[in-house]
Amino acid sequence: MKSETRQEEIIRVAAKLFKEKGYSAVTMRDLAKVMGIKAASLYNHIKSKQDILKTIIISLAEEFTEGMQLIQSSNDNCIDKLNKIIELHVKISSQNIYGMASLNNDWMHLEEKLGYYQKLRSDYENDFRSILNAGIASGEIVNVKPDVMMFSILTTLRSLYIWIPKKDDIDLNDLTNTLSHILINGINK
Amino acid sequence: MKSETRQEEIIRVAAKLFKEKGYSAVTMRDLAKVMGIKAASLYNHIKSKQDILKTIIISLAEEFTEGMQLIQSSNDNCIDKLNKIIELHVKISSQNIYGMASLNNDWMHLEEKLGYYQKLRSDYENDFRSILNAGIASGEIVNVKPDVMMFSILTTLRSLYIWIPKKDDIDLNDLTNTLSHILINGINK
DNA sequence: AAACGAAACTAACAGTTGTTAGTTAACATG
DNA sequence: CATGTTAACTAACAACTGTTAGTTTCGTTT
Repeated sequence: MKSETRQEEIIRVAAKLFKEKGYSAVTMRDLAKVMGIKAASLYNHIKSKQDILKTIIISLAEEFTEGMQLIQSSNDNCIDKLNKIIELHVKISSQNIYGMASLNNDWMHLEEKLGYYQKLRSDYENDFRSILNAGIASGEIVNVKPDVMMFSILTTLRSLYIWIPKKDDIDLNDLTNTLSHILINGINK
Repeated sequence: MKSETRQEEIIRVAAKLFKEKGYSAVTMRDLAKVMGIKAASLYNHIKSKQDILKTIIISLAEEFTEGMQLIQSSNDNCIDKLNKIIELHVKISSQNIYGMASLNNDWMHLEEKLGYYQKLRSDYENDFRSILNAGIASGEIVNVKPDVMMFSILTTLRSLYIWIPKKDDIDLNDLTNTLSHILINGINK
């Protein structure tokens, strides 16, 4: 278990603050105060405020991209792929509660890396869409507006970072299974 | 059709900017520039930046509260109530695309009205939860973790403001029906 | 014509913003 | 012991923040 560098600590604390108030509302002096140092001292470890945000968001986005590539290139059927996507989101979200808030809410402040982020996101959504379309074609899932299906499922998964922390002592396997059931079979008896 | 006051116009434009960049990242000079006037002139029409946010969020939150009260006091069964909730969200969200972004992302900057907003929101969620619990008790819907069910449905509905504008020429009745089908019956064939 | 109100303006404020430069103290390495 | 590195510090910057005060412009009402 190699311990956290000071830089990693700053980024972790920043992500927490970004989640609570949003990127723009967090000042370098806020961040410094929580770290117990002066704002100027932060710059011994990080390049800029921008760069903290970039690090948080891009690393997460790439993690999702890699996970999706693995899933899509497998030989699973549609439902199994969807279950793996749910599992992927539960895993990454539960391990990056704070970072997920920036990914969802502060991506528009990325500046130079904005285009790259947007490409990753649209690639991800295209992969998702093609899984659904394959499922419709094979008769595995119902044929009703894949766009709405994707919006509904993906929105739920993207918001896990809000919901997970509200439940303490949550079992992640349990959550994955429950989500899988609800998202795929609905709530009707 | 009574036309918009200058104050209402400012609030509408502000909501649009808040959606694009978030409340904290929008300056009064940004807002003034879009309005075609100087920042100081805004104060002939509005009290403060804070007050713009408060107006946007509280009026929307109250609209949801009123809608929910009507639904909950009806004699409908659980599924019908859920369908009315879906309809409520589609209606309010489609009519307040920009304001919904503030409601979802900038409520933490409300300051004095924060407590009131949080009360409205938790009342709304409690009503939602009790509808689900009644549905489980009566055997209308499946008995799997109402909290996860609520999270999934409510998250999807709360994010409609992101998704609706991406689709032009969308039929709102159509959307309501499709959402109802997907959220209640799932996607499994 | 005179007075009024609405809505714009200019100028300025006090505080905050991200960031840089230069310095110092503690500690590890030669 | 001397040296170098790390990570903190103080001081300062230029730009930007929300907001106020006081003034001007102009169409409407008396």
